[in-house]
Amino acid sequence: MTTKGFDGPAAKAGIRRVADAAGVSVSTVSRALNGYTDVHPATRAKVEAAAEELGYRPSYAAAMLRRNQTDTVTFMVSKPWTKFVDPFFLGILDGLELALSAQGFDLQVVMARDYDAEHEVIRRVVERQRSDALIFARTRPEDERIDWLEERGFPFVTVGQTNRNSHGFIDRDQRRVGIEAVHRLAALGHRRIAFLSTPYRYTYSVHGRDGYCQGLAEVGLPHDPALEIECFLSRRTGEEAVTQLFTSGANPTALFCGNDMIALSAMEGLKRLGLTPGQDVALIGCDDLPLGAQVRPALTTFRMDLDALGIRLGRMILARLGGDPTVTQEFVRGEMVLRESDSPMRLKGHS
Amino acid sequence: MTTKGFDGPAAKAGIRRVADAAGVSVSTVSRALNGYTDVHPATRAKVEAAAEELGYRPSYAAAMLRRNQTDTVTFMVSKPWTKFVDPFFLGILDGLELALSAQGFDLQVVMARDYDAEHEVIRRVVERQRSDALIFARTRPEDERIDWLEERGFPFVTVGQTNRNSHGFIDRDQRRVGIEAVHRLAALGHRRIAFLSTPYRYTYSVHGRDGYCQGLAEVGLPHDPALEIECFLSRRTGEEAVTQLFTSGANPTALFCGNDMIALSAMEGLKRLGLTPGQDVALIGCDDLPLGAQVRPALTTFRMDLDALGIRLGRMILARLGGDPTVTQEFVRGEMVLRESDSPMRLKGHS
DNA sequence: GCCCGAAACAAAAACGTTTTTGGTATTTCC
DNA sequence: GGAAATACCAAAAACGTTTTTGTTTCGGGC
Repeated sequence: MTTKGFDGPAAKAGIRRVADAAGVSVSTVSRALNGYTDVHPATRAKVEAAAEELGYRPSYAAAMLRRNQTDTVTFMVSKPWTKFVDPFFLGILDGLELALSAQGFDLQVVMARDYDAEHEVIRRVVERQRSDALIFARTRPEDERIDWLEERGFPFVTVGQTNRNSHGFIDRDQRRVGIEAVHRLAALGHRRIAFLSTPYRYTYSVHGRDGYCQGLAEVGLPHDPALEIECFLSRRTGEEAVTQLFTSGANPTALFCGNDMIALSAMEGLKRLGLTPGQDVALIGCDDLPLGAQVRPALTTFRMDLDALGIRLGRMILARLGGDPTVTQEFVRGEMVLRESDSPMRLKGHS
Repeated sequence: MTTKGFDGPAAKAGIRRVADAAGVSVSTVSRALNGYTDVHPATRAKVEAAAEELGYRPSYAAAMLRRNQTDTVTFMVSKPWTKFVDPFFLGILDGLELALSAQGFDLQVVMARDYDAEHEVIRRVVERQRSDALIFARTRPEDERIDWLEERGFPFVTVGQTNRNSHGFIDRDQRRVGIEAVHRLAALGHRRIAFLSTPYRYTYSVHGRDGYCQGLAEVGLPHDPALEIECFLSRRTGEEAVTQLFTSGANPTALFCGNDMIALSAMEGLKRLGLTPGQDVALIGCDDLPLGAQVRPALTTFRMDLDALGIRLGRMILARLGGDPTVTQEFVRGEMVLRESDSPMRLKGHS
């Protein structure tokens, strides 16, 4: 073994060899292959033939060094629960990869344990210039990562908003989700609608809460703080919330949960309290985990087209990299999928 | 904007600037920072101070070009079902990223629609030298991708085996899973145990089948081909299989399913036929989807520590890249998690 | 005092592209 | 017919490291 890295079988052909084979200069090969105009069609054909013949593939590293561009976009996946990746990211990844690879870009995935680690990883990626752009989610109202990136003008797009919103993003319209959920439950006769929120440190959570409050106001219900619980992302978070709600005497008849994980866990909690979810207490979740469709009662929830979200995300970042200076800010609407858990209010006094 | 790529704020410092600041030569900076021995401790300290001061980060591209190494490992995630990534890969990704980043390696993720596309993508990655090594799953007994990679000596590790097994891999012991599943069901009194397999084009499927057959033999049951169905990976695949089993008169009393997706879908099918899963028909799945724990009856299945698998995978590929020529072949054992769906044989004649 | 080896560093050659600059035919325009 | 523009291409400079090769200094053995 002569070098440390990987050497192909027959010392792969460089641009030099192609140039020799085609009988032109190195620069001409480069321009021919990169689609420049000032190269004679006949010459271009000759070059292409030679390149094909030799199985020439331009060295990624060399091009990267010279052009100062990596043709790579980095996607950061957050790990809210240890040892568990949110399916949310999966769906996005899929569409994203599709959009990027169509334009010859590669997708790099990085992960981090927590918020601080994320910041650290981002710093590494940017400073070592391993990537042209960055995409990340789980934004916060005051997000240091964004400050840091904007400060040095590094291209990025987020999934989710911040307070300033000075950057390009694509976000779910969580406010609308909150509004619709409340309207739905109110229409079914519920008057004590609890909100089991995802952590408020994330922007979308507070949007959800805004929607919840606005919905209550619109249907003429008071906002009872005792009905609002911030759930942190553990497996049993919904269970704990439900227990608290019913032992404190808040006694809701319906729950709007910030995500399906919370909702499913809340179902367990209800059962443990001797209540039948979808019977004694109505539930609406959010995110449409596959799990929710299987469970009894099947969970009414909001679905987002994550694949499309990923694709739009890819397009956005590519536009940004293409030099388009406009900061686009898009929203993806969650569509309510009605199943069984959102039941009408039962006509009797509370137990 | 002067260049096309990303330029830091104050034209980030190169090794040149560091050298000037430290009052030494460029090569000394390189050797000092890369931990070579022939540099005076005092000099090293000076260099490190200067580098720190200037916030120097070596250019990834330049190092890559010179060393002919990318410090990147590529993981290929397969998409067996369109628009749906197997959670199996998620778990692996997590551990893999951990192991790689600990050694300063980056993880690149690529995807492909189908087998042919995978081959194409692999070719691209290798030929453009964007990665030092490759990891992929869903191996087949005769796997062209492996032939291709071995032919050019490119480092790779697979999740799953082939017929030749000339390469390093890490695989689930699916044969044992099959054996244990059959033993369990037989011990519960079942004598007509069906096997709803994942597609046989994948090696692990045929191992599962081997285990199934061996298990049957060990408990003294005949192998009835009518009880064996190859399920392809669609959403309703288990449903169709179950329907076929019961309309053809094969009438099993227990189902061993190649994965949980099939098992869950089979549950639906049973219900549709008026049978109660876990009551009239016992079920055992494989993979421990989170869904399986929630559904009623809760699915008995096999769990693998995917996180650990990912970590071991990372270690393996790093050893390979470190020059260790031994091809390691490891197995990860699936541990049966007993829940509700594996019920005893009911003591009555078949309906 | 002289030679030799080791230690510490510097100079320069790579790595394989892209891009800039320049040069020579050929055409176009008056 | 001459100047200017155009079309095509080659030479060479850059990109920022790592690695190879050289050079200097110093100490020790004789």
